Amino acid sequence: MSSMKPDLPITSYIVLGLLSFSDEMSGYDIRKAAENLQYFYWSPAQSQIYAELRRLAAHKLVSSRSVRQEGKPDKQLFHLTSEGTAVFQQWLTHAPLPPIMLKQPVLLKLFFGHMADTAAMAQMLRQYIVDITEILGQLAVVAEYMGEVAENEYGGMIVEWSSHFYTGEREMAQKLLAQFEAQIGEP
Amino acid sequence: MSSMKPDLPITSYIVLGLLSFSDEMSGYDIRKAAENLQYFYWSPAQSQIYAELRRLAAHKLVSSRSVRQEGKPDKQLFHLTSEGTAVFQQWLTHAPLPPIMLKQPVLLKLFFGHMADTAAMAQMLRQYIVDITEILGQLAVVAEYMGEVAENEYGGMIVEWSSHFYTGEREMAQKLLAQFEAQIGEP
DNA sequence: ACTGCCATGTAACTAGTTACATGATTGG
DNA sequence: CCAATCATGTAACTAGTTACATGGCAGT
Repeated sequence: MSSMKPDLPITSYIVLGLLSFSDEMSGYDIRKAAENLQYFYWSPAQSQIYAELRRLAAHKLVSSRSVRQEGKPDKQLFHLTSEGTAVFQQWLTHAPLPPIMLKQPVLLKLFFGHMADTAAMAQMLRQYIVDITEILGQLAVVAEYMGEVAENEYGGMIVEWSSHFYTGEREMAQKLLAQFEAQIGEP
Repeated sequence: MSSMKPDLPITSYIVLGLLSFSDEMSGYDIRKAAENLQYFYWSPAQSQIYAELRRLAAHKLVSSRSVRQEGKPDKQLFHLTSEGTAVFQQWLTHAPLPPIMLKQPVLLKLFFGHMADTAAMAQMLRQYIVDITEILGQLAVVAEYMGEVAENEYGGMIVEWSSHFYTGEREMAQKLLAQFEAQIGEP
């Protein structure tokens, strides 16, 4: 009845969404959970999550209770209100899909490649291959986490899709690197 | 001798880099050129480019001259100073590679898929396939532009790499959609 | 002894956005 | 006549960052 639509940034929905996995979480818990998103969407800074939580509380989309603890600092546990759930589902199923966004620094630098020599570009590609390999390793760990959370129906698919992406990145880098190395070899 | 390192955001380097393709460009020109970056890195807003240009001028990395025009508003043409060129090349070849970043809204929503029904997720995938197909079409146009700029040695590779990425996205979406449709078909 | 985890929060900052304004010209 | 293009710029805003602070506990 009341409640004009708040029109929140995506980060808000991320927090609401993470809260939907269990009915009570601290800001700290949310932050940890958010780290898994970094491979296909990004992970907000800790301070941002607390700010988001304050905003959501102001909009009554989450509520909280304080828990005193011995030894550890007090914690505030948040949970979704029914309005929060409704707003989240509305976004999930009806909000227009924002455009995909990629920030691929290797392609950016390659775009300006006429200002550098091939050796430098080759070196960059080698570094990139190492970085991507590292990420692929981390993704395997995320896959395990996804398995643990029974709630997450699509976890497997998401990790598979992401892995496909990073594998593709590595392949393209390797292919281009081979070309560069051939070029350097015989000048 | 003077000049401590300015430590600029990437957007500054984008502007410097675009300026390296021809020796004089207006803010407007830069903006147009920057649009081609959106497929693999992002394209800053117009106001941001003018702000960037002011900053770079303050650092003496670009200089400008005013040109009066009849009928059209006056323009300011910018060009790289030798210091600007040096700073840019330094960044290009020696700056640490920032991590790749992906904001894939479909995967984000899928992650929270337990809060929606399969039909809604399927609909989202259909929309995504349409969007990606549109982008793939635009990329073909970019390919032509890349061909025109003789300076751009790696243009072909970049478009190929990007196309590979978007094609992969579409394939994954189609694959998952098929799964969903099979599920909906027999409940 | 030290590191890292738990747990929260603030302060200072910057990068970036949207929306608006101007105004003549060209093309359909 | 309308829309788009050229060309610049400002104002108001927001989302987001880094860095710091606190402090006890557990494990190596």
